Amino acid sequence: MVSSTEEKIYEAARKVFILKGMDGARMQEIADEAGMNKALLHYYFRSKENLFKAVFKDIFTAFFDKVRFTLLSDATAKEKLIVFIDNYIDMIQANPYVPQFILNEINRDPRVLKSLMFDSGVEPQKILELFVNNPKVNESFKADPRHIIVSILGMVIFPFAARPLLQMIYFNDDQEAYNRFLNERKEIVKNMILKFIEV
Amino acid sequence: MVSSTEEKIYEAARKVFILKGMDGARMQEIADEAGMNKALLHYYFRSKENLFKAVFKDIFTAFFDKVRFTLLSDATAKEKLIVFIDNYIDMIQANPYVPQFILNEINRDPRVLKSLMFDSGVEPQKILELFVNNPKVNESFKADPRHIIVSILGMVIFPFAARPLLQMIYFNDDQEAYNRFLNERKEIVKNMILKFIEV
DNA sequence: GTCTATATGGCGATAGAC
DNA sequence: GTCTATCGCCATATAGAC
Repeated sequence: MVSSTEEKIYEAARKVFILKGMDGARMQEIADEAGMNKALLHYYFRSKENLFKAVFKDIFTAFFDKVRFTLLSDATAKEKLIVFIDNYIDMIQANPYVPQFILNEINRDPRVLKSLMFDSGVEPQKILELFVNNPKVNESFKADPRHIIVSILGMVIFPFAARPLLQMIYFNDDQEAYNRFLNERKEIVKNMILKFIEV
Repeated sequence: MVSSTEEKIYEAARKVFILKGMDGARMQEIADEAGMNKALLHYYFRSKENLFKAVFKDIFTAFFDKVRFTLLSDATAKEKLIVFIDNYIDMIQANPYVPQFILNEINRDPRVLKSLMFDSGVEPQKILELFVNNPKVNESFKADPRHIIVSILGMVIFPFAARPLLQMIYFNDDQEAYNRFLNERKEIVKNMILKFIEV
């Protein structure tokens, strides 16, 4: 696989930032991971903050679009939720550290979030309208549909974000057992949500 | 209110660490918050890491005990869950930044977690037994009861941990509206869980 | 473009006066 | 016990040779 120096830096930064966060990451560690000198990082990205923003923007946008895409399709509300839960868990299993990384950074510096929303042209009001005042959605849900989405996200993301703790106290630190537990969650979450929204 | 220098440091450290995390916090900022000089922090706690551990241990233990206490009572499984959800949301509303702080730190350095469990004398195996192989619990739940607990924790904690993002995209950054949303969650989560566990 | 060497600043930690 | 002054290190960032 051939990749430019800039791409190597970007990939290394992605790896390190996701694991250590903005505050915990070191430019030296990213340079080591990329197999080159520290100075090159500044040559291509000028500052640590720039590099971080480039990485965070892509990671955040990918996760965010996943949510948005599911909600924009013209499937029924129920179908949307099922597809969403399956896809989202698949995606997190492929990138298990990403949710905690995003949670950490949006709390560390919410300004980054605002500029991201602005740059990407996403209009919060539009997203809101996908739920509220949407007859197709409202007829399926008794509760404010935002509660449904937040419940799903919480049930799906939390077992990954709190893994070190949960694995230790509820699974005797057995990695394999915890992986099996994670695999079961698709069905659990789907059952829970469907049982709740069917009146 | 009178409080010793050591207590002032501890309280200031608690405030700053919860907001900035171990990596983001600065000893100078803690000193400012406590209204004294940086050197005093080292006089009383010797190092930043020591100070952090003192704070983290207490915060973690308080949250952890809350879970354990609810589970240890001899109420029925259903009663336990209801009390737990109410109490836990109350506690988080009083300390909204704590869950994200704990999540962040257990991922940053899981070793801290292990030494905490060791010091506190908590036996993970015992906690496990509160759920599995407990007839009183098993008769109430179809699913592995750990899925129930993880689902509750996720549904309760996530809206606080992801507040900056959720408030922006689903509530047009309206703080008051988001507070109302948080207040509604007790009933939502209880309904969801009860509907799921009643066969 | 890529490297070595170095500047610059900030942070944790300590020395020492009071 | 509490302060000021400062050490020593480490991290980001830059200068300059190749």
